[in-house]
Amino acid sequence: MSSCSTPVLPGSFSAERTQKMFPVLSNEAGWRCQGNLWSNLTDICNLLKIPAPNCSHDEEALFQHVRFKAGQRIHTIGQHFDSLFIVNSGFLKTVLIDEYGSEQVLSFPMKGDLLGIDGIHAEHHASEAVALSDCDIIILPYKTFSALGRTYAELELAMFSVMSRELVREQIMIGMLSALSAEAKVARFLTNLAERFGQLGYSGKIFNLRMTRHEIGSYLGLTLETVSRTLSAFNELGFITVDQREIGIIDPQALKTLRRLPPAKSRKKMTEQVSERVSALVGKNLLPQWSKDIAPALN
Amino acid sequence: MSSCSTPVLPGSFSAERTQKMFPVLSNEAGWRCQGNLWSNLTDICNLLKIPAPNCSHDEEALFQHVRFKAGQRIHTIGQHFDSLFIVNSGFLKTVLIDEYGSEQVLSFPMKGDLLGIDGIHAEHHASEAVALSDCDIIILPYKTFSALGRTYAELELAMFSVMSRELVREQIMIGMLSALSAEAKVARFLTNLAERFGQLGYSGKIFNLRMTRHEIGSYLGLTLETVSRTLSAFNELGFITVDQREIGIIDPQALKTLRRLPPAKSRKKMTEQVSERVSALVGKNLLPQWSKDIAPALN
DNA sequence: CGGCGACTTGAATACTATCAACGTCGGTGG
DNA sequence: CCACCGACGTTGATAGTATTCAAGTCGCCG
Repeated sequence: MSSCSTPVLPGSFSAERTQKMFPVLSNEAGWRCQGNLWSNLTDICNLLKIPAPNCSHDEEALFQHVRFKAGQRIHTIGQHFDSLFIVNSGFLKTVLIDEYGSEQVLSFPMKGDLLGIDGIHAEHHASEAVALSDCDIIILPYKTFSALGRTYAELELAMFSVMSRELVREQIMIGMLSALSAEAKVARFLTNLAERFGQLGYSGKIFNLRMTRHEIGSYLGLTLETVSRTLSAFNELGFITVDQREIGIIDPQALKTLRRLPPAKSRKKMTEQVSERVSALVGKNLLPQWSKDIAPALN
Repeated sequence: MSSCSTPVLPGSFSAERTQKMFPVLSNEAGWRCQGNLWSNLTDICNLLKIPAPNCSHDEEALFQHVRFKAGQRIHTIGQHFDSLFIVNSGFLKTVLIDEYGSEQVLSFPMKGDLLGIDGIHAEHHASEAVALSDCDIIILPYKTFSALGRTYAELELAMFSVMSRELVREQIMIGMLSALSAEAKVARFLTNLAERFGQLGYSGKIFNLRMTRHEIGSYLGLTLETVSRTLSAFNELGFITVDQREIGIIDPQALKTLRRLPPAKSRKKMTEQVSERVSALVGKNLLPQWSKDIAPALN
């Protein structure tokens, strides 16, 4: 059958969970709270990397943590919007479901990322957030949070700033989707991921992909086969190592400088002083013939 | 379910107010000051279609109008961020410039749209807004506006709501870019445009494109030739009429239901009971062979 | 072990980009 | 006035990239 159908969740209780989430009032009741972790406003501002308002009454605003197992949904499409979510640990994906039921991956949030902004407008979530690993999520009731925004001016500004940053991120995503070749998309994806891992204190050189090739492809507007082929090509070129989901970044510069087709006639003047790495790649139809002219990183 | 339209405030005077916004000169809500037109907070909320806080001190917050001629830039990339902008009349495009200087069109704002949100985060604009026609733009100094948000809670919430809506719009754009065929992209583009024109009181059946084929292509992730070919194909199919930039929508339903490739094996079972319109299109390689199976609008 | 999902790789096809030629429209200057 | 030009648009031929279809491998779990 078509592999585009929605993935089957491994969680045995996910079905009942989904049902429970649609009723408006069920949120907190539906989530199991293993471990009674709470965060105050300062913790949250640190997580989001925004300046914390110095208020002496941290105790007045406490926000609950909830744990999710891999495969569980933090929120689903159409669910009534009550709260924003901050990722304290773990890895997730957010997806849109089109009219035929196939997934469109929008982002891969991790620690410090804010989820659920899309629900503010219509008071219903427009996308769905799924845990790719076990996750610890902080619940930010929207009413509470916007009230705090009115109390602390910096917080309101910071919230605008975070939303603005998300907007810019998506704009860049749009530019990338419509202007880059498959190789460039995958290269940028790896570069971004490495950078984010690095910022979180993990290794930016060796890391595990938490998502399938299919999810990467959906995110980048490619098929899983194209993603797989491109990773293999980068591997043979010596840019990266690939062992299932473990990626090793060997030549970050090559990944960063790999770009898309120039508009015009660079292909006439292909010189013979071509690095073997490029030749090999071109031979496999994995890069266009004139790549040699625009891949300075390959020398 | 969720109503897509934002709630319109039932102000008793809203009808005449809306009318007065079309003429350049205005009487009650337009304030002449330094030879320019000014608007108060209520005007702005009406333009943005958000509930206006009822404050008796409208005079305290006045926002200046500025006129731009076609081709002028409202803001440029890298420019320091001071203000948001609201389109009072006219048509614009917002673009990103990539590292090689080529444009990526992000949106085509028109009356009632908010510009400049992308500048909040880094305090510099990430994109550039260009007038496609003569425009009347309202300047919203960010400091003033966010201060007002703290005074009027509804305004703060409305601002979050508008930003959330923009985010959702861009998410849907991402889904469209990476999942739809060229024909479906163009069809949706026309449908959306028709809908927006209709909401503004213009005809949704006949309208003028304010942008070039190149700009449409950039917006949709296509080349100008593909856009042109697709418009010609829709024309021959009887979906639309095309006369340079004047588009007439003849079969809105056909445009709405035209979609992308189904994942699986629909092409084996192509029946012979095919409408001639589809056959003609397939013959020109303008629609995939199996279109007949998924284009119910063609009967 | 068997089965399933994820992944890889190959071959053929289909879609869109590219290149090129031509047509149209509006403005400008000889 | 007309010739010319440049920007925009259309259409055709060709090429190239990414998808689709099709095996086959690997690792994991019941």
